[in-house]
Amino acid sequence: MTRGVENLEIAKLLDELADLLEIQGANPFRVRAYRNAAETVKASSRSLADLVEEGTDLTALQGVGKDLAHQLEGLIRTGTLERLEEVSREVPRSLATLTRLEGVGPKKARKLWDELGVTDLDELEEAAEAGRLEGIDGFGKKSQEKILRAITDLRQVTGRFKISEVERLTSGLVDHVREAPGVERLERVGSFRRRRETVGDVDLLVQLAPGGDGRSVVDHFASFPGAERVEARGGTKGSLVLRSGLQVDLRVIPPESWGAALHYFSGSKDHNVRVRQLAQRKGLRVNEWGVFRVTELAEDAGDEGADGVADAPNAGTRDFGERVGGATEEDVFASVGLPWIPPELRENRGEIEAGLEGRLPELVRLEDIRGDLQMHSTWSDGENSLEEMALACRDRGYEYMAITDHSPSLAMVQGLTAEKARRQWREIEEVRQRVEGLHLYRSMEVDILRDGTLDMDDEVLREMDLVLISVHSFMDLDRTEMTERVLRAMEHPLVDILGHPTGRIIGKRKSFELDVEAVLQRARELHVAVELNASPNRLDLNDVHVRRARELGVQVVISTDAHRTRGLDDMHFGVAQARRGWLEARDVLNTRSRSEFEIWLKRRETATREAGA
DNA sequence: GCCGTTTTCGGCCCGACTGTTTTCAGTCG
Repeated sequence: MTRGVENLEIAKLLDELADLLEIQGANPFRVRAYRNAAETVKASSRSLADLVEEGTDLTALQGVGKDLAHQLEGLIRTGTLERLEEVSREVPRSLATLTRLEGVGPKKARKLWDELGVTDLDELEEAAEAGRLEGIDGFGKKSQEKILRAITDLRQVTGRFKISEVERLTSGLVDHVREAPGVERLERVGSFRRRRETVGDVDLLVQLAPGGDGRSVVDHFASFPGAERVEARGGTKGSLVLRSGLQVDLRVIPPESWGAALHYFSGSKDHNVRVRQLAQRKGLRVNEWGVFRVTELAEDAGDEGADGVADAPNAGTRDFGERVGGATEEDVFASVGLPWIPPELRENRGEIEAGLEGRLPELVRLEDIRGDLQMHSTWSDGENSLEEMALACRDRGYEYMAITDHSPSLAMVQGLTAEKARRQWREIEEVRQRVEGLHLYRSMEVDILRDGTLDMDDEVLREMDLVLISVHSFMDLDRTEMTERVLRAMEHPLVDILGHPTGRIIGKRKSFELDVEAVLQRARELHVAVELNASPNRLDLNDVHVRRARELGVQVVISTDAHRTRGLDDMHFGVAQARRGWLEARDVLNTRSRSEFEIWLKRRETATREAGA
C-alpha cells in the first residue's frame, strides 16, 4: 500500500504541460494529446501508481501511447514529470496561470511575456494598471480593462459552484428569460445538465418560437436585474455575470436545431468530439445546428469559413448541406448509430462504446429509492423530531428509514450514549405506532475512533437494526494509518454501512488520505455497503469511486444525511451522482423493498460468520 | 503525441463572438 502520486496530481501536471506547450507554440494536436491523457487519468477508477506497481502496461489507457506511458512511469517513479521540467526551462511555469484569465489564451499570454516580460498575475496587473498593455499589437483599451476585471474575478471566485448553489442562483434568471416573447422552451445545459458536482458556468438554451426574434430574447436576458454585467450580446448568443460571480451564457435555437443544440451544449466536450468523429465516418457533419450530409457544395462552404472569406452574418441561416436530423437529441444520436445516452454519462468514459454495443446501463432513478438510511434528529444535531422526520419520509413515499444520530465521541453535537440510545428506541417504538405505512429502523452513526474501534458497546450495537460507521475526527492521519483504521472498523461484524467514506466537503475540505480501492475491495469481501452521501456539500463517494464500487459489485447506499426535514430533498443530488457512476437500481441497496432489504441485512451476518471475522 | 472499417502516415471537431484587424486572429465552449 504505497503512497504514490495521486491521479488528480498527475492530470494537473499533464494539463500544465499542455498549457506551456501551447504557449510555446507547439503542434496543437500534440497539445491535445496531453489534454486527452489528462482526461483519461482523471476518469480512471484505478490509481495509476497502483497500475504501474502491478505491472500493467499504461498504453492500455485511452490516449496513452508509448511515449506518454514512459513519461508517466517516470513521474510515478521519481515524482517529477521530466518533460514538464524541460519545457519550464524555456517557458516560466507561472505563465500557465495567465491563461486561466477570461479572454486570455496561450497566444496572448505569450505576447504579454514577449512584449512586457510579464510572467504572473501580479506583474500583469501592474502592467495593466500602468496602461502598458494598450501599446501592444492586438491589445487595446478595452482588453486592458477586461484583463483587470478578469484578474479580480479570478482572485475572488474559487472557480466552481456547487450544483445546489447553481440551482438556486439561476432559478430567478430562468423565470425572467421564460417571460421573453418568443421563448418556447428553456433548458439549463452544460455540466449542470450532466449533473456534475460543481459547475463552472451555466449554459441556458432557449428554443425560439417560429417567427421569433433571437436578438430580442438576448436583449431581455441581458436586462436581468440580478446581472452584475453583460459580457456579450448578439443575435443568437448572450453572456452575463451574476452578482454571485456565476457566468451564464444564453443561446437561442431555432426549433429544427433544438436537439442538436441540446446535445452540443450539454457536452461534455470530449463526448461531443467522439460523436462528431462517428458522424464524420458516416459522411455526416454534426454541429449545434443539426446533422447534415456532407456534400461537395457544403464542404466548399465550410472551407470558405475556415479561410475567413466573407462569412454570412447569420450562421443560423447558413447552408451546411442536406439536413438529416437535429430536431431532437434522439435523432442526433441515431444518425451516428447510437441510442439516446443520458447526460450524466456523457463524459467520454466508455458511454460511446457501450452505446454502440447496446450495453448502456439502465440508470437508477429517484423513483427507485425506497428509503433513506442516514438522517439526524433533535436527539443529536438535527433540527426536527423523530416524528417530524418520519412524517417527512412518508410524504416522500418511502417504505423505510433509519434514524442515525451521532455516537457520544462527537461531544459538540451531544451524541447518544448507550443510555440515551435506549431512551431513543422507546420513542422510535412510539413513532412506529403513530406513523403507519413506514418502518423506522434503529440505527446510529457510530464514530470510527482513531484506532479503528467503534464509539459504542457491542451490546448496544447488537440491538440495532443496522449500524452505520463514519470518520469525524483525526482526519489528518497518513494514508496507511487512515486506511488501516477504516478497514479495521469495517471488519467489526455488526457494521453494515460505511458512511461518507472519504470525508470531503466540496470546496472546503479535501478528502482525507485513504486507499479507496482497498476499502472497496474489503467492502465486497465483508458485504459491507458503502454510502454515497447525497448532501450537495459532500457527494461522497464521488462519481469515479461510485463506478469502481459497481465494477467490484459493492452495494451502494444513497443517503441524504439530512439534519432537517428539508434536507431529505437532497436525495436527487445523490441519485444524479450515482447515475454519473453508472449505477443501476440493483446496485443501490436502498432501492430494495423493505423485505428484500432485511434479507440483505441477514446475509451480511451470515457472510461475516463464514468469513470468520 | 496518438491512432487505425482512410492502419505505420496523415490525419486529428466545429462554430460564434469580441476587439481591433480594414480583412482576421484569438478565445471560448
